[in-house]
Amino acid sequence: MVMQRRSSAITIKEVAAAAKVSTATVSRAFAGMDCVNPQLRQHVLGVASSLNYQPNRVARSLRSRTSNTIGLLIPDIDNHFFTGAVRGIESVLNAADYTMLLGHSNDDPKRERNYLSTLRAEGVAGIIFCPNKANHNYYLELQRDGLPMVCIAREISGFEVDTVTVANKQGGYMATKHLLGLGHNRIAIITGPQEVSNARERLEGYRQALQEAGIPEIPFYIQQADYRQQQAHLATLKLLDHPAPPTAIFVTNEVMTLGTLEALKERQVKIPSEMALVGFDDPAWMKILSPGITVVKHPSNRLGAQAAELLLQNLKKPKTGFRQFVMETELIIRGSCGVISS
Amino acid sequence: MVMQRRSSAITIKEVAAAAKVSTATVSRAFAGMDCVNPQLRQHVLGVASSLNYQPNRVARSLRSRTSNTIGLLIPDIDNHFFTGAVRGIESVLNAADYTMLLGHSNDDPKRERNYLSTLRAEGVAGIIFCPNKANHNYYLELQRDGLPMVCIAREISGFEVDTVTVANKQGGYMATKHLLGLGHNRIAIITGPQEVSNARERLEGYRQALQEAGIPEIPFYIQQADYRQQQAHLATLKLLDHPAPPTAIFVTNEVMTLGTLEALKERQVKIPSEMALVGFDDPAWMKILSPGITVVKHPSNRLGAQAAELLLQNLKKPKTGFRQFVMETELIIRGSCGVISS
DNA sequence: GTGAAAGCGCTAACAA
DNA sequence: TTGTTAGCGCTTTCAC
Repeated sequence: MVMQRRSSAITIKEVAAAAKVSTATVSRAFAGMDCVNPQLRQHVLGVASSLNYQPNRVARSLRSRTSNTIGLLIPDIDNHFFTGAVRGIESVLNAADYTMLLGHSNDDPKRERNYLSTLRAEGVAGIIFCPNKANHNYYLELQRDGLPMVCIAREISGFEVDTVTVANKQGGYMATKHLLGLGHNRIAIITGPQEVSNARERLEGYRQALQEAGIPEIPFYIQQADYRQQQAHLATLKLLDHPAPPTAIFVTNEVMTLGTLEALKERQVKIPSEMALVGFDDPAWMKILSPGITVVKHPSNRLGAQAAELLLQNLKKPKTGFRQFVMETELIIRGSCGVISS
Repeated sequence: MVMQRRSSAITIKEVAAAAKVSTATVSRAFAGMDCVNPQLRQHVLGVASSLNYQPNRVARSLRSRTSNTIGLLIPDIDNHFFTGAVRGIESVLNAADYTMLLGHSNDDPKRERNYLSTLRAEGVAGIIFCPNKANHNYYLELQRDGLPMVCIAREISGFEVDTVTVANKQGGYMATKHLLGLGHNRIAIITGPQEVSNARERLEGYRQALQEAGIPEIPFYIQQADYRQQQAHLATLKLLDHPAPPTAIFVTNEVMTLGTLEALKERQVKIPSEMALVGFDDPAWMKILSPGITVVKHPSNRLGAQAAELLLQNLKKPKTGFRQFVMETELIIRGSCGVISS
């Protein structure tokens, strides 16, 4: 394979020569070390900028065994929640002069592992990712190696790491409580995969609300799905076909809400008169439907920013213990449950 | 700033020692060079894998002046079109053992330039991006430096580079023609920023369709916007407030369609009876509205894949001239123009 | 406060 | 076919 070779950029050597100092001094000037004479520093920086010099990050990374790149791994780039998190992460990282290396795994453990190993080989300073139970052991290995990491959105038991999640249980609770408050007592839920912590927690919230209201759980109303559109579509159809269909459905993520809406439309079920609906997550399209969809909103941006900040802190000082942040959720009431006709 | 130092991973030296060969042989075995004895290669690879060796990409990149990372810069990560392209790019890149470094610029030239310069300092093998007129000179500089690149979605005049775009004019033409065919003759368009080629082309398609139909252009019906939600919202309101409002609106991207729908909902304008609508780009939510939105669909996935393939080719052989690919668009007819009641 | 020199892990001449 | 050796551009001891 013939590789193209780029015309070489300006190096530290040339800057040193032009400024009549050693490369060490140039390096120090750029690192902002205070052991270098302020005047000299100005001079060096001036020469460097006039030469259009930009330190080679690859060389720096090799020598110093650190880099300004962090790895980011998300399960789904088409999920508003994750792109929101990416934005939050990126804004913090950018401000700190870090770059991110982004991959998405489609929640496929093999792909994820692959990516993780590549990221490590790339010498990233740390990683932010959404853990998958199947790779638990690999995470531990990376952790033992001292790779700084922060997990977002999910947690897996037995893996002690800095984590930023969402108040999922609270969200599930609020959604269900809201429906109960409107008089619904046949409330179904379409859950995510139960090996994922946030899916379990959202379900827990639902259960707690029902229990507090003294409403017995109907197993059939708890439809297990996988956070994807198609299974939610199917689950909705099943619910509709039941002899005693629910009067309300709580769909536990954005993409599945699409599937449920699709099924409802297909069967011409009116919202909210024939079916009330609460979603989870709040992409822009939720409010332009008629009626707008009532949702549990979680601050993906802030979650991402928080995760990035945690990671940056981890890069600076050796870790002691691990921290867990939980972002609050919020119920955005629109017309899909019959309160407001919008 | 105290940087954390990772416990060093296995290096080529240790593999060489364990396999009782030189580092060069290990390197060659990994590079798949056929000058190495097949048996020896097997042996080396075996030892390496038993040691859990993974070549350090940073060192490789520094030494060989090439890398397996490519940079990707998009204007908006919340735009379905770009995330689709990212997926397409990533799948091709992954298969070729490349990683991508993703940034998004918010279409801010300064941020874009910043990113570009970081990517270069990171030693990426090439870049895929969506060019912005304001950075024209910088692109030329990068090109002169020999950095392989491919542009997607837009083109800027005077910048000769491999490009993959969409048949925007055709799309605009089809959309307008479709509306004309249904008897509409007061058709408005909400355009993107005219300094962006695809926005100009979509408008051209609209114009051509009107012209062919012998319908004179009404300047007020051509609302200039910026591809963002808010301006589309405003533009829609303006159109509605006009003494002779249009009977149909062609909104030229996904995000603006959201803005238009929002405005229409706010004013309680019925689709399609009081206003017909055609959008551009086809995220999942377009079809779950009632009625579903008729759109011009463009294959963002394939566009991305094509771009990635072009780039990979550029990495292999020195370039001669430049190539331009144009992906076909397709009209997806739903109920928003009054043909099908869905 | 500054410079000289070693070396990060790898690849690529050049030798053998 | 394989090994030896130099060096990619930078940071970082260790001298001065």
